[in-house]
Amino acid sequence: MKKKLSIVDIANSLNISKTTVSFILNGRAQEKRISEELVKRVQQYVKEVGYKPNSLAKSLRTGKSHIIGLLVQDISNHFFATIARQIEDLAYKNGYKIIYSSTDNDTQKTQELIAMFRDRHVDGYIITPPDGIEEDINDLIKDGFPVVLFDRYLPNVPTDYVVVDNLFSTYNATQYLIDNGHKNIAFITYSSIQTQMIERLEGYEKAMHQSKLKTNVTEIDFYASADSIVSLMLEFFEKYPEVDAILFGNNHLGKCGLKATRKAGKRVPEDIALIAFDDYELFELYTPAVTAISQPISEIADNVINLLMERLNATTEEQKKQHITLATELIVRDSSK
Amino acid sequence: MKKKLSIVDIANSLNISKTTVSFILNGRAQEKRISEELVKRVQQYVKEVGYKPNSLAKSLRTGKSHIIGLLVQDISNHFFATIARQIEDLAYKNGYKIIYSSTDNDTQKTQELIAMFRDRHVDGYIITPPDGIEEDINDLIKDGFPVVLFDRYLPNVPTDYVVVDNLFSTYNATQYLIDNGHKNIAFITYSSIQTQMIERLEGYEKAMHQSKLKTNVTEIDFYASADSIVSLMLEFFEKYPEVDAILFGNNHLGKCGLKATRKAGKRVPEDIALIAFDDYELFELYTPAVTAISQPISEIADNVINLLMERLNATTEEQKKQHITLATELIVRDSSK
DNA sequence: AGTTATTACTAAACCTATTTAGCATTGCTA
DNA sequence: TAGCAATGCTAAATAGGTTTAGTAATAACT
Repeated sequence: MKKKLSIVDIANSLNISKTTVSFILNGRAQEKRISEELVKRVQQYVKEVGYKPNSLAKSLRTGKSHIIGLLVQDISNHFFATIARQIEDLAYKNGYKIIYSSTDNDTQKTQELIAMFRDRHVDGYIITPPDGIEEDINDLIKDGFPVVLFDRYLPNVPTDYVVVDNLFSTYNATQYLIDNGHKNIAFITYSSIQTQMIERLEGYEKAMHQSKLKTNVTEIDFYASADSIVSLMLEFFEKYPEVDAILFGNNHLGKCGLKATRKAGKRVPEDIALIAFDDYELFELYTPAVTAISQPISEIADNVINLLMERLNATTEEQKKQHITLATELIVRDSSK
Repeated sequence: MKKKLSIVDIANSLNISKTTVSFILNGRAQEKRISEELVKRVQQYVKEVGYKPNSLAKSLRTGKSHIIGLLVQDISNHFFATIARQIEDLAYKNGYKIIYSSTDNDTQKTQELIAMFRDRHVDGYIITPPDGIEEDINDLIKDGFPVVLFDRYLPNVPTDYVVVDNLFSTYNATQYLIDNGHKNIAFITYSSIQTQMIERLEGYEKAMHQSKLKTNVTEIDFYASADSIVSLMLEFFEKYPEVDAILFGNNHLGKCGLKATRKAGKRVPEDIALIAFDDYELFELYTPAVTAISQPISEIADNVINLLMERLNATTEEQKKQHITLATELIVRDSSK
């Protein structure tokens, strides 16, 4: 293993000071009045021997790591995995690396992860915040770290965020079901105080109220296993045989809903129409295909990274936080009666 | 923003040397004959003020980062996302963090990523290697870094690796189709020189040859888009109307195969039986459900991280590399005629 | 000619830890 | 009571960069 070159080695080889090398490599040659001839000589030599500054040492001194901490709810969930993937690509294009982790919507785990990220001196944070994390995020903001939230936001914490128009999305989807003659429309969601879930519920309720229809909401514990969710849904079918359409609060519930209808031997959409929040290959390929509310994944990732880059490149710490709300698309796949 | 405490602050507050503090915090108090009384006083104070050593400075000095570099082919692919998730959890339990990235099977991108990981002083590597990366991985090994490959391996590079028994898996799946009366069984795969793809092809061929059946192999370019793969498969159906069963080389091809059969109006499994490599919720929920070769995801992640931890904790640099081959499971879902 | 400005660099401090080498003090032996 | 070991701790070097505060040499100005 050949020893790695340090800036001192470079300086010694060229018989100049390491200060000079540092200035040149950091593009401060003009400002520091280093002669063009020397600049060229150094650049040439550095390239020749393939010297790369030790980024740890650099980070230690400058306090900047060029690393972004990404905390998603669950990287094995298709929605988050795809967004993480895009964020990763875009971050790399901007010269940043990503350290990521899954929060599991677990407050304590998230607190520990934030502590670890701080410890690792990440420059900025992208987070899908779980409940109860307000204080920790507030601390980050107070300490001057750029924080961008997505998928949901924290009403009392002044951050940038990127979300979709959840309320309109479920309102629109519910309205679509109503327009197609459905009357007993249920909404199955997680019992959650997170903004996205609350807004989705409100959209459903708004549409139902407008049409003077009775709402039917089932809230499922977030930590329930897929199997127990399916069981719950089977019980639901028994309890409410009159329900002729279900709107699901997210993709995982939609998936469980499909499993349940299949187990119950119900036909989709003849016996029961289904709409899932968040599109999914499964919904497209299912027979017959399932209508879904599709989130603009690329746009979300784009906006998140752009917001963060703006903050990271900003010289002044501007106060105005940006709140971006993107539209979803209702992808109609069955004719839903 | 309250200034972060450094070890000097701790030392000054207690009127002792930072050396002593360092020894105590690193559990070397006994060895260094620090009195128990002082050890307690320091530990108490550190806890009280919540001092955490700066890990950058620590890494700079020790050369250890407690970070693992994880390079998967594509984090948005379900198989890799799930494994990444598990590896992440297990690494955290062992006190390690993960930096991950997707290679896209792109050699140059992977080279750059490895360079970046080296730069960041990661302690060990977990990689699904693309073609042509042999030399870079060899360099890592030569320089003493632990490297664990999974999903595939590099025949001429002496690393630890964790793979599944690809050859037997496709042999067994093909045999299953033959036993169910299929005669015109096609294998649709990627044109790839990677070990896992080669072995899957061999397993198929072995079974076909044993039964004296004619093979029918289609190799698709890895970088083809999903849409063009579907088109190719539709052409395939036209060209080979006699084919009554298809084995797909991986989950993505299986997915595209489903789309194609649906577009072509073929019934599964009446008109054509399908088996996919790699199970998938989609295959389970599809109507009728699709038979699949299921990989033991948890076991793969477990073995990968255990291998790496062994290497990281090893005092001597043992030469014997470990090669772990895990069994897959054929999950029969249709009766396949 | 003496002062000031400009040019082209550099020595030393700094970031925050770990690690090596060593220094007082006390106790014990010869 | 000189010599040596053991005890309990620390100063200084080190990791590899960036940044501050200069310095020496020449040029320009009065």
